[in-house]
Amino acid sequence: MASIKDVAAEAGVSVATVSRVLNDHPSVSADARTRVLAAVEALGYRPNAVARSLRTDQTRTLGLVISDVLNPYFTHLARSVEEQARALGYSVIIGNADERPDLQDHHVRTLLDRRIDGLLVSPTDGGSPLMLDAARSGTPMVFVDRWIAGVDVPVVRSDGRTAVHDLVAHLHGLGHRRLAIIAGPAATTTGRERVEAFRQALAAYGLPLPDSHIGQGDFQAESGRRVMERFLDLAEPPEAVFAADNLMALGALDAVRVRGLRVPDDIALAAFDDIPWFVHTDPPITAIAQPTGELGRAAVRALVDRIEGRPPESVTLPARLVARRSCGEPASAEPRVLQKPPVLQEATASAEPSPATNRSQS
Amino acid sequence: MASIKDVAAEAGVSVATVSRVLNDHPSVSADARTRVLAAVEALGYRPNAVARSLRTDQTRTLGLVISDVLNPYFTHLARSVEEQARALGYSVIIGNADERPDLQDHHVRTLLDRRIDGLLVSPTDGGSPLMLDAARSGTPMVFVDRWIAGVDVPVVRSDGRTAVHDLVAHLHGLGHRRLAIIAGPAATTTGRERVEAFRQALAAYGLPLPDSHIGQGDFQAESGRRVMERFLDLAEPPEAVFAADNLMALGALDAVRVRGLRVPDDIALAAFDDIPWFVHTDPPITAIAQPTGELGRAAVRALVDRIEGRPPESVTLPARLVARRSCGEPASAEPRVLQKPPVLQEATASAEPSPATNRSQS
DNA sequence: GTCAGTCGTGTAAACGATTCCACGACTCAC
DNA sequence: GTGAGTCGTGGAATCGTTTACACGACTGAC
Repeated sequence: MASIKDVAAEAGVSVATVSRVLNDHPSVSADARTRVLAAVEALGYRPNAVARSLRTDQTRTLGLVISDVLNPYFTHLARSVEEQARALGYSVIIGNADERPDLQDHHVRTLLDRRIDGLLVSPTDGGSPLMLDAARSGTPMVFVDRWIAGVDVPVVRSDGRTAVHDLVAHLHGLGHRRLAIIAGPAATTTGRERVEAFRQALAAYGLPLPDSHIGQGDFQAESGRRVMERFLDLAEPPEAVFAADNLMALGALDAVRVRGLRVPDDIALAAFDDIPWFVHTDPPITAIAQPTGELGRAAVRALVDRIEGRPPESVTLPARLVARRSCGEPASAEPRVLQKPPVLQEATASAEPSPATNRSQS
Repeated sequence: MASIKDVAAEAGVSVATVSRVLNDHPSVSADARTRVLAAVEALGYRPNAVARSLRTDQTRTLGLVISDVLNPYFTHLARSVEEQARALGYSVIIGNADERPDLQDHHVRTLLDRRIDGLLVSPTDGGSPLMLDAARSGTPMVFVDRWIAGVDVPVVRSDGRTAVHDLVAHLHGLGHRRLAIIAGPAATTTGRERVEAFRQALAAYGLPLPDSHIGQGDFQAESGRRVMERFLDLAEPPEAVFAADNLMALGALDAVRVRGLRVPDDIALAAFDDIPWFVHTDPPITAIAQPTGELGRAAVRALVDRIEGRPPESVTLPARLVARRSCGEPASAEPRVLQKPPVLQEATASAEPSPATNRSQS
């Protein structure tokens, strides 16, 4: 593969001049510039990013470590991150932790070894020594969706409290009193927060949340199935179940179906994180929708601000309830979305709140 | 960040010795080794992968350019690719082409600039000059799922012909005679092949496939919706529609629903590519399932073989029909999968054909 | 005609690793 | 005791860039 030396020889100039042309440095004559460009063309030369990175100490690359690629929420997030990064001239390397702290560490280590310019993380746990070290030692870093307390890292996330309250109001309005939750891992902020928000909302209606109605899941489908089975085995099973993410909701739906029961007739179901498929499940599933695309874009903006020396901004955006039929309402049609079902709007992010609003600084 | 020089100074040896310890080269004394290891520990030293790559001319990184990350099929593929690559000591950088040739080229170029060791591609089109150049100039490359004719690059894919034949038999058995297809882009092999297989299978039953019953889609949901609308507007709409991928099936389902019609009562629907959500849609969707995980793993094995100087092997694995209720059968339960619904099995790939079988060399 | 300033260019030193080669200190066979 | 071989080590070149610095050729003011 042709190097800058070959180009220099072909153009009859020094490598310094070639480099200057490539980085369009002003002080190079028009003549030299055209000769270099011709040589570049002739040889099909492409600069070696590895060498360039070594010299300049920057890779123009962002690392993104997410908890689970198979979760459509994170896939969507990853896509918007890549899009925004590309717009700002950065590449993204994705590491999939699969909700496993050891895998998460593996990816963080690999990304750090590659000297990425900054790291976007949605932590799977409370923070390994490695991650804490990275944060404290000044690696540009931003948490997205989930975060770790006690480190000085901006957080871009959505606040589901209001939406969870709306959900409980919705369930209460439909006559459900015995409510249960399939929780995420307590080591994650989203795992804890969603339970907490649910508990507070229930309290506002004078409803209890006994321990038997808090099932411990791990954000994966299999755990949703397991917890739902336990709920159904109870002497007095819950009337409505709230799954803290979409995969556990899917598992829960499996469990209900295997028993030959029906949603919402036998048991109501709702989920955190709305995804296009929820419109088409049997029945369509009531969910809390995050402004996923905007979350990804805001996270990249914050990280790039940090990398380029501007003060990064923490961002919190609101989530909203999308009521469908899985909790029992004789729904007329798809709510809120009048023109087209969400599936197609998700792709263009037009259904999301406007970027300019709902910011809060921290 | 500490460099190898700092470690050498700390340990009181030369950088050469440090390097030897790091790459566990045999000729280094036990004493020197422990001193170096202690210094590495003390300084929290991690080798700079950028510098290492420049020197050794290898990055131990694979590029994966896929057509659309939002498509669960490709997400699953990407995950299995990363898993297998990690097992073989490689990292993976994913580029999402979003079915856009220009974006695909962008990613190929970026990956090449980074001097990845090899490229896994599921081409969005018939092959841009850039991609053809890369293939011909000897970049280790393997096509997965889709391929480009006329270049000497191994292909790892699945053959859906038998499954498509089974599908047509299934539809015919249910009494459907007017069949239609929502095709993928003719520029892709999968786009063409699926139409071709469908046409041949119809011919075997003496059924016609008029042009009005071939809708041109682009593998995205919106196109599925559009084509389905056209089908429904026909004087004599088809009785059954086969979507060439899962996203177009989703769009088609939208279109049917918006008209207030029902699947399968008013129109039957089947899709290429099975995904966990199809079990829970209303109705559950009949689909052709590829051995996605094994495809990803085989592709990585082939690419790494090529990179490390062994002769790479093209692989073709069979796809299979998974009949559900969307074509009209009064299905008793989930077919073939008796213990658990596919959603949980997908994650562990246990439902896939064994890796050892069904190979074909090319 | 001299001198200061500009402009375009080239030389060479980094960046952080790997690896070839040379060399000194041994061991061991004769 | 000498010579050959082994072993551990360090010096230095190298990978492909960027960039500080020096320098020669101009220009233009005095």
